[in-house]
Amino acid sequence: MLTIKQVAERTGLTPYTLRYYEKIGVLKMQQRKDSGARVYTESDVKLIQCLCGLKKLGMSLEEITEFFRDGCVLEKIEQGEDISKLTPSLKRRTDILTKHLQELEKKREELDNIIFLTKEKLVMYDELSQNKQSFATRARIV
Amino acid sequence: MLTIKQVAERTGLTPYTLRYYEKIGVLKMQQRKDSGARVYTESDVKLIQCLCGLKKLGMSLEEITEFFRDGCVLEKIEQGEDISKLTPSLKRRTDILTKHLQELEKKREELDNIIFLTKEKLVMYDELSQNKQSFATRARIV
DNA sequence: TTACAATTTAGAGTCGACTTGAAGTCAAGC
DNA sequence: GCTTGACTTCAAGTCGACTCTAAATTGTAA
Repeated sequence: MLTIKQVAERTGLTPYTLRYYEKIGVLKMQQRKDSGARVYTESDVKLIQCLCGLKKLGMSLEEITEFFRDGCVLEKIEQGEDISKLTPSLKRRTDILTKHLQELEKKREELDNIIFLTKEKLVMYDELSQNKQSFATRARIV
Repeated sequence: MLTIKQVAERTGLTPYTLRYYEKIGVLKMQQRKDSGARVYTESDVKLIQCLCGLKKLGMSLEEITEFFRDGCVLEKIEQGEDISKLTPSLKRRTDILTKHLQELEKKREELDNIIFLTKEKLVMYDELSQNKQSFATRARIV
């Protein structure tokens, strides 16, 4: 049983961020102390660490919310739940990851093109400053 | 001599955006009609089109402001200014582009890594849903 | 002449993902 | 009993890049 500060330290997030994630529905903590203070389990920490992993994959909090809609799958397996029962959850997650992967690969293509265009522009300015001022070059420079 | 609306049409920006760019100092238009309305030249349009090109390269408005600090180089060449006098301007621009290119290539490396990690995660969920639940796999799944 | 379109300005609103501030509650130590 | 520190909530502020609103002014056509 951990406090918000301990979870923040373990995950590299701040308590502010953890509360914010709960507010927008990415995390849904149910347990509270009598005082109202949040109580976290080791499962929660694992889930939050996975969340951080997904963030590093460039997923938005909206995508991540959808990804974790049905909570911590590993916890359910450990509690003896049959994997066949979890198949829909797992399928949804692979679907989200697949879709995200496609977006990433599209982004890479765009980035490759941008890099090509930047190099092209660089060549133009280089040529101009070396006085090789062909019309073709000058026409595209401002 | 063009109006803001005409320039917006030619460049694909909106009049709002053009005024905004002027407000934050990316563009510095000096000419005005007696009524106070902005007046744009063909040179201005070329510069704004180049600005849009730099945006497509992923440059921030801050970087672009610095890039265009000394206005329209082509215009100066057309007005007969010696290229040797423009060398500092051109060098500054190639420097900015080179720095930007380095950032882009770093971004591509990061993206490649993210794609690799996403594929890895995808494999883990796939294996789990196919019931090949090795400990190594389960340990990294939530 | 009056209506309408296009422009101007300052300032506010939008997005996502936090980040912080203010004010209040609660448990532990002196 | 009182202070300190950690927690709570709600609301507001931040960032970059727009996007829009409102109110005023100018230019043009019927």
